[in-house]
Amino acid sequence: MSRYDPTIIEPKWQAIWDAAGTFTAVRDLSRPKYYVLEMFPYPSGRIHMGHVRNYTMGDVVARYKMAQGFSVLHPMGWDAFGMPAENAAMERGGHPKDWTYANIADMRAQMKPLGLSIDWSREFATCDPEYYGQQQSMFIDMMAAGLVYRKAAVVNWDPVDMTVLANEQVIDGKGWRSNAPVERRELTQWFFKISDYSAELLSALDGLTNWPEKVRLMQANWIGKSRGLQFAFTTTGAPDGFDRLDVYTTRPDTLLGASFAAISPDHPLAKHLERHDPAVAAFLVECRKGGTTAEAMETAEKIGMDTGIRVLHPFDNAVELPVYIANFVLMDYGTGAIFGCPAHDQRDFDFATKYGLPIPAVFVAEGAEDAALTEAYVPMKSERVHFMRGFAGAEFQTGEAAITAAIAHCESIGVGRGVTNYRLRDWGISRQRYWGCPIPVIHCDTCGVVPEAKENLPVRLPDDVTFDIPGNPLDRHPTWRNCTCPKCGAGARRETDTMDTFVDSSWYYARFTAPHATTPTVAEDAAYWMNVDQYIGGVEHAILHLLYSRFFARAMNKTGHLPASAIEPFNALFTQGMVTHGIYRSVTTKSATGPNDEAAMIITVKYHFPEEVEGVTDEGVTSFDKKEGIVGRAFLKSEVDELISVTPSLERNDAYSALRLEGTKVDVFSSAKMSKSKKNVVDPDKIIAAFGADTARWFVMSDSPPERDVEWTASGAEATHKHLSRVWALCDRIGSMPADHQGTGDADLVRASARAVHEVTQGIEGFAFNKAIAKLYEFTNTLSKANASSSAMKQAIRTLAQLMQPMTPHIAESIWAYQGGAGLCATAAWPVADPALLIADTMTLPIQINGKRRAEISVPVDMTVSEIEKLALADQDVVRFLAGQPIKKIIVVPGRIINVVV
RNA sequence: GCCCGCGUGGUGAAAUGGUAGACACAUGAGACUUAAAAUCUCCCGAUCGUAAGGUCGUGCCGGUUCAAGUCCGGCCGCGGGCACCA
Repeated sequence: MSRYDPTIIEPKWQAIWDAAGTFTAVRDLSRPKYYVLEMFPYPSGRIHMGHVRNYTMGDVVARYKMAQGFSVLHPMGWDAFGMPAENAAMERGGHPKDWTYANIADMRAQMKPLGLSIDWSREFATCDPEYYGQQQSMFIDMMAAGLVYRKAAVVNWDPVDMTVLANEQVIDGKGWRSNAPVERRELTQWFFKISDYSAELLSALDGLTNWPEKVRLMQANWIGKSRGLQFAFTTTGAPDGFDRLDVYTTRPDTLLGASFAAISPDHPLAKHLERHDPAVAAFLVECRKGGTTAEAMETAEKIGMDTGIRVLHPFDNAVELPVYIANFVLMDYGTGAIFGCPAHDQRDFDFATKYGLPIPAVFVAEGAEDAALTEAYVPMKSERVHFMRGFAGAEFQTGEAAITAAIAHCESIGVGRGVTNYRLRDWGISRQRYWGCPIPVIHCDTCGVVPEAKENLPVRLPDDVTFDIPGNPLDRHPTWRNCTCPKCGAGARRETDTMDTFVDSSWYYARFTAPHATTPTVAEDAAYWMNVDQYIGGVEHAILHLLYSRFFARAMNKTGHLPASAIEPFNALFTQGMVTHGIYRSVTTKSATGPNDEAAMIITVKYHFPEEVEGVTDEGVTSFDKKEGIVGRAFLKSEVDELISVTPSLERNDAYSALRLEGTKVDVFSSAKMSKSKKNVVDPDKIIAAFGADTARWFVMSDSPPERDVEWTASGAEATHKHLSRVWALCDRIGSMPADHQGTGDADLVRASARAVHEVTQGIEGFAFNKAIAKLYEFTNTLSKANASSSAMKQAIRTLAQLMQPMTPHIAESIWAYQGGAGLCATAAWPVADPALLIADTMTLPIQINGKRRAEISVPVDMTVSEIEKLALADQDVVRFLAGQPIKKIIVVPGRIINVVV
């Protein structure tokens, strides 16, 4: 064997796997299947360390399962629609399609050197017409199943770019590109009826026991189940048809504290009044100002307007409450109308204070009940007041019992009924953009909205579009919109909205089971491969993508595209942490008016590339060598007095004082997610070129638990590479041993191997890759110090190669082949530890006296408790510490510890 | 405001209630070398002690237990998610 050179062995083994079709997934009914999936990437053009970590994790699982005899599906694809492609087209010309496919080619070329066990024959991009055509077909099926509808919805509208903006694209109430104030506009949009599944999506979370608790909780909160009372107020002075006003409340126990009612500006009653009352119309204009973003809502002032309409308190018709239109009442939650109880709700309190409304208290301190009620509350018939009295005090504070009783009471006197509401709203999927899946419907003057005929699918995006003017190119395309109505054959217009890209990613996992089929899925393939056994990705998708996918799987089941067993598509979910890296940051302050004018001080924060940073010591200035520049590390603070930024052109031998004048002081400022703006990105390409894929893979899996962030450090990467070189050298040494070499440590080595097999297996099974790697270090150290026969050493290092294979497949194959392993290491059966070898003959037991460790004894594993006790009490150190004190108690935990209590 | 998670050496971290700090990084000392790099060896929580060994130590305060990083209660700090949701 020569020197460890990943640039030679890595391409070699990748070519061999490729040629052998090692990772091609086959539907093999004689074997159990295992489907590993990592969240597919957006083709931005470059892979980053986060991708490396994500795909390596999946690869470890896939390779491990393959060695265990499973028929493994481990595919890769591209989440390829979306705005960045259109933005690129707008900024530098060109076509989104060309940009996207070029990026895919670049990223695939970057991913292949990682040696992932991916079945590339199943690769697809969501922008392939073969993919989005199937999506359109399912959309039509979903329309037929009543899961799709159109309605008017309020959106962020950018009047300059003439497009709808996502909330994230609205910054300080302005469009992120145009900088124009965003308007709230009501547009007719397409929706998926995800709310039909609110109850089921919530209750089924309980069954997802292999999902992180955190993700299940986040989804549960997002779905937002609440139990309350819905009832109708009787109105007075309201227009015809509005003699009742439905409200929903989760606090029926505070109903006695009602002080006003309020309706949403979008409530039918408000809209009715708007048409007849100019004052109301003016007020509604006021309400509609500002965006729909969270920030805009939070900062918006709570405003209301008295409509003059009154409602009667359901417990006492003598009490009249004013009806306000209030901008904080949402039309799409509950009934779009509320009652306000200022005494027990902060927002209602603020509102009541602002508009001078009474603040009657329902609950008062023990003993002060009568006084408080008569003083603060609008007069009410006493027997009705009485029903809540029983809940005053501690029992009441818990809420649950009081709410249940209040609902029961209200139902018994005919005031409304108990109702369950969900926060989850229907999924608006319309996007006024080009680079997305066209919504396959046609607008016909006679037939209305008609789905496109399936034989005309896919509805392809036209290629001849330009992005030189704002707006949706589909909308202004000269011919694309024109079509014939599939129903009556008359001239008609195509829908120009495209689907939210989250739709594309809501079913790709199912498509991987039959990626080239002419139907969305194929029953036998879906039945065999679904569900995804292990899904791996970032926690940032905890809600939207994972919730949409759960909905979509149900919709696909309803429309016959997935079996009922696949309505929860991901059996197990793992959310991995980010790869972070140190940041070099400088902070300068200067004042425009004078050095001491703090008010006018301007603070400038700048980030620096590692290669722009120099270390200053007494000796002068030190710099990176080339390798350090590549791997992204500069200096530890301890090595130098301070760090300064310099222009790269500055000579490194320049005088210390000169540099000091020109450079800005830089701090190594913690560690953050790699990003261009923080100038702390480490490029996987360069790491692979410098150290090899195995080093990159091993490093991102070691040290930190996979669910936590891991900091990329050059020293860590170098150390990993050194370790792999040591393993290589060890292999070389063992390989060159004489065949008849003998040693005394064979039995110990066999035990150590068994223990390594057991512990590494446990580590991988439990997603504790950092621990598995720690055990591999231990085993390597044991092996390199072992004094054993040549055959035992060879056997042990083959085992080491197998255990390393999921993490570092290339070096593992080389070792395996060199040491006479049969076939490929990747497909060799995973080693099994003989349980008998995991138990040692003797063990060391610590002895505690009153809980403090004072001695230890070595005993045979099968020694009885009474014998151990005797031995322990006879121990010299124990005798010394006891100093003749009487023993109160002695506790022997077999195999663990002895504790003597005096 | 509501919900959740996490606090262990200089650093990343281990530890079914049972020897706290496995494994690794960094630092330090040494070997080899004319020298450097590479490689190898040793030390590496704090403190007292020449040593043997002692004492303290898992954010803080208390509790349960023969035994607490781990379980319970209360604080403090950090991080994440949701938020006009009636």
